[in-house]
Amino acid sequence: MNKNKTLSLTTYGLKNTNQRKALYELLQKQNQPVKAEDLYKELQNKNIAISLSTIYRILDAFLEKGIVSKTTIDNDGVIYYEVPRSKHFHHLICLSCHKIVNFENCPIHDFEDELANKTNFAIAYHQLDVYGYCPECLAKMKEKHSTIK
Amino acid sequence: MNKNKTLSLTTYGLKNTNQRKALYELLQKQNQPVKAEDLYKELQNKNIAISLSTIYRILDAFLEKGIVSKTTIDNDGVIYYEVPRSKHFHHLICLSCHKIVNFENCPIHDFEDELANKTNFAIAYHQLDVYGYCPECLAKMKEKHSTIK
DNA sequence: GTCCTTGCAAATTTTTTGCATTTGA
DNA sequence: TCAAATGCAAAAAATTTGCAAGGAC
Repeated sequence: MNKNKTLSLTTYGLKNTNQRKALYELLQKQNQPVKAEDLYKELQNKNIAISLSTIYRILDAFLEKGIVSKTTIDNDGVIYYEVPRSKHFHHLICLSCHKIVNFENCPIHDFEDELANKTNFAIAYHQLDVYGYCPECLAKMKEKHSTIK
Repeated sequence: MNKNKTLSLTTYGLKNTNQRKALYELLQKQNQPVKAEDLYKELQNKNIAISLSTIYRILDAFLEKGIVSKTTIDNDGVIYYEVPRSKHFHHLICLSCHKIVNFENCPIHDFEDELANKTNFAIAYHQLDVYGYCPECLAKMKEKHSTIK
């Protein structure tokens, strides 16, 4: 019925190996960014043979094609991957308790067009994270302060 | 003339150790994000005794106080630190050749206010990175494509 | 004096690489 | 066929942690 069922990575100039197909499929299913290790475990659970280094290498290939994007969360040095979608989240992160709040309304789409015109880049996606102190931590700070006084 | 010359980390509730003072001073001088290792080397060159693990611990303390912010560049898993300033750069990164172009005009300041009102976070700073293909890589891709045809 | 901070070394975590083998086009 | 992709094991890179000693307040 639908030829897309047999998914073709060759469109991107990538060989259609079992490992790549499995990884591509798995990435499509995620509804949040995942790390290489997560993908490895999930594929192991499904008894799909793949090594972790292959996952890293495939992810690099996908990144170069824009099939996936990479992100960090709270900049902790761990890299997360996801399929870029028009509907996406950004993070608001507390500097004190490291709570992460997602927000969806993204203010920079128009800006991207402007940037594309200015730089002649073909823009694929972006990452935006905002840092600050959450209401709870702010309250704690105030409390502490007034006790000292 | 200026009391600020003797800088006081105690304002932030941090003990005023030599290592902290030296690191704080050094961070102030940077005009771009630096990694822990960079800071370590620079302090060694100045014959200031400090260990790398102490640098990481101090940076963590500074992060929690909002004295520094952390960033990744092209999400390569290395963490960079800088003193947040109102004038700051964001990155436009090529997915193919990993060229990094800075841009200064930041479109989200108004948005931050809105976000603060909505979430009651006290917002300190943000990170924005845009990914795409640079004009040169785009040209190469086109060339390749037409050769195949 | 007490609690916080530091140094050192070892451990952990994440990612990359070399090389022999396998596989898709 | 043959360049490209994979697996394995080892290495590299970045960051964290335990613990004993030192230092600020």
